[in-house]
Amino acid sequence: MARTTEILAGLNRAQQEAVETVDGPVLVLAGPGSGKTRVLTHRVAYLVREYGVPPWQIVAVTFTNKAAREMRERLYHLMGDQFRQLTIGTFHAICARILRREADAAGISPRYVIYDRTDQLSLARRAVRDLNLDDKLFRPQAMLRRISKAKNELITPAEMRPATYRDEVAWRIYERYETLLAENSALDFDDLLVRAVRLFRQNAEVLAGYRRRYPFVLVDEWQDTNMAQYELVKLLAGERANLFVVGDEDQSIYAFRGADYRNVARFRKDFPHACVILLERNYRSTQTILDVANAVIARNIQRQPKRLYTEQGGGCQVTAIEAYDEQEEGDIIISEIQHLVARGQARLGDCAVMYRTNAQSRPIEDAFVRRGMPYKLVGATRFYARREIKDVLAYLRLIHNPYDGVGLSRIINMPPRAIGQKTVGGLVKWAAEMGVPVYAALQVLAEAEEAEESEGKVRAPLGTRAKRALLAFTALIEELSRARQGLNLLELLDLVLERTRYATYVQDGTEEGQARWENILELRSVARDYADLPPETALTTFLEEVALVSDVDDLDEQVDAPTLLTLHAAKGLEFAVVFIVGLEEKLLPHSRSMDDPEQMEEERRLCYVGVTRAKERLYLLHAFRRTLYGESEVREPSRFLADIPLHLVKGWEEKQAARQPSLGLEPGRFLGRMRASVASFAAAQRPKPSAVERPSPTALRFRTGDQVQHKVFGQGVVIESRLSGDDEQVMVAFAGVGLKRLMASLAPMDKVATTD
DNA sequence: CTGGTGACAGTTTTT
DNA sequence: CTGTCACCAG
Repeated sequence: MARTTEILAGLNRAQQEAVETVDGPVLVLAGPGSGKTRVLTHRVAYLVREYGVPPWQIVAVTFTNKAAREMRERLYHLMGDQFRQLTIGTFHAICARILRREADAAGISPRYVIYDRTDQLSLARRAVRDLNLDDKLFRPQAMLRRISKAKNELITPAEMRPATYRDEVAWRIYERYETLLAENSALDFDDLLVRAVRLFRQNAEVLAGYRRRYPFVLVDEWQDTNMAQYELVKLLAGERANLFVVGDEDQSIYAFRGADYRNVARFRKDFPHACVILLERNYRSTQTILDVANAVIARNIQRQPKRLYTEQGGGCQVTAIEAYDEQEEGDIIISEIQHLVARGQARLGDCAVMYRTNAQSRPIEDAFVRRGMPYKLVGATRFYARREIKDVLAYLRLIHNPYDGVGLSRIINMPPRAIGQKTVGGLVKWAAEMGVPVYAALQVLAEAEEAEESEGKVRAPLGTRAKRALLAFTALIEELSRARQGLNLLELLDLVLERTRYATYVQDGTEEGQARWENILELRSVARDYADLPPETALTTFLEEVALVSDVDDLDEQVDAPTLLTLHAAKGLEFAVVFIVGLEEKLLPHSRSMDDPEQMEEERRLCYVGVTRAKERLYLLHAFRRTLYGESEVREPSRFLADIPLHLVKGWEEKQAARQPSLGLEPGRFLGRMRASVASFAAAQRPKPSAVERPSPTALRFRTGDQVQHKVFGQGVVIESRLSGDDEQVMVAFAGVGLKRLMASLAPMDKVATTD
């Protein structure tokens, strides 16, 4: 636990000021790598320690679970167990909790379920169909975007002012969508924010309660807030705002999701007396890298000028390379990484490859696999989006809230139990006629059956066989619901897996089935963490947390391999060595952003975010040719490259000498040089990842770096192998497939080549 | 219920 | 060139 002096020690002047300015609103404009998390956490510790603020009066809001977790960890180090009394969480998690507690006042069911994107989509699809509209003309996806946008801006269907026919239709779909949500006792992600705002606006008493409870409000990543979030914070902070927000306009890259970097400027307007603190000193990168970043971002007009600097000196020049095509782009990266590792200048895990679009990862992955280099891919299918996980969760959701119609239709015939589309259609229609949720209709059916007077009273449009199947399903759900009381979460989950026969259904003997089963086992291990809670709260909390988390914690930190990720995913991370690929017109900046100056500024910020991830070395790559949608095309270097002063880039001085104004990097020259180095490394180096990998028992069949051939997934590289029970669990990166965890004894997989 | 087919879109996606 | 999804045949 730190003393007060320690809390301030090691902070620079600006950081100290940010920590110590306790009264009134504070806006911290924190450049990348300027220690904003540090400021945030130290301020919390300072409030408690120096100011005697009870920890439970402090709420710190983040955007991601990861950021929240990080903050908690750091605060644990600063203030010990007291950190448990702090409220730290994402906007969505905090709102979800408030809504659960204030369900009555908010006018929602305390058992509401949270719909994710997939659930939302099926609901939107239903809304479109309910209105007898063509879902080709009014694509649910597009409708959903509009709905989400409206919600982010706190516009209800009643407030929509349709200007065109399309608007009008979208508005009616929005209305229907809202009704459907209510019928399912469900809230979507946006609702969590919107409903919390509405609650605060409409219920002065509740609002006053929360203001009293949380006199100290801190918000991270302020530039990423949307209108609903801004409003929520403003309401919570109140007039005598003790509000502390940290952000950076230049790192706002989520406008497409409703984030509005203008909220930074708006804050100054809404809180004219706010203390504004600028953090420009960077603790991450070399001055050269910062100069590149400054040069790129300086061209944005809509920003407060800011200039990053470091006191740690120049560092080496950045490298700009033109590859012939995307294949060579990948090869060049690998050669360079091998080169750096061989000279001891970096470890594999220090390197990252960043791209604008996910599609770009494919050729890069291919190159990695071809060259036998392991890698980690960020952003493959998210754990909780996997089919089997969604299915199992749908059962739990249904036990929790049987009116969740999306969950119901997901699993009513999963595993197959003879309830076909026709049956479901008839059931849904019948429920609609009675004006009750689908599950309520099932219950009616069951009761009538029991009373044995079904003929006269209940006239469901269903055949006997269909009815029998539905009754069996209803009995199953009822049984599970009853069983819930006496079981802890893990036992309940196991019962679901057994009674629904989902476990046997998934384990069909195929490799894919095995993988899916392993995912379910992973879910089991998550559920185990909730096993100690009382049955009622366990399920509620579990479902809520699981709905608000996109991925389980990855242990990836431990794997020493380069990371492949989008520029968006790179935000908040740092790497010693960064490769940004595809620096080409129409890719970065993206073609879809070319005709809108606002969006162009965002592309520039995206580039800026990428550049500022690098600590020591930065490589900027583009291809002379690129194959997109099956068509090979000659490409032009990105305009962002042209903004970089020549002296910062290796080899560009010559251009300066030649007074060459344009940036057209002649392919021949750079390519030639690079090709030579590719060849020499390939020859000189039998790559030896074993030097940096962690030791593994010799009894195991696979080792990190081994190339394998899998029957289904094709070629891959072993990233990690460890003992699991008496079997060997192997993590393999497959080209175009991503990471797979396999059991050595089961997987139809052979070693093709080994590392040494 | 599975598997095949054809149409279609393909930027980013913290929750 | 892919991956996805709706739809239909067996």
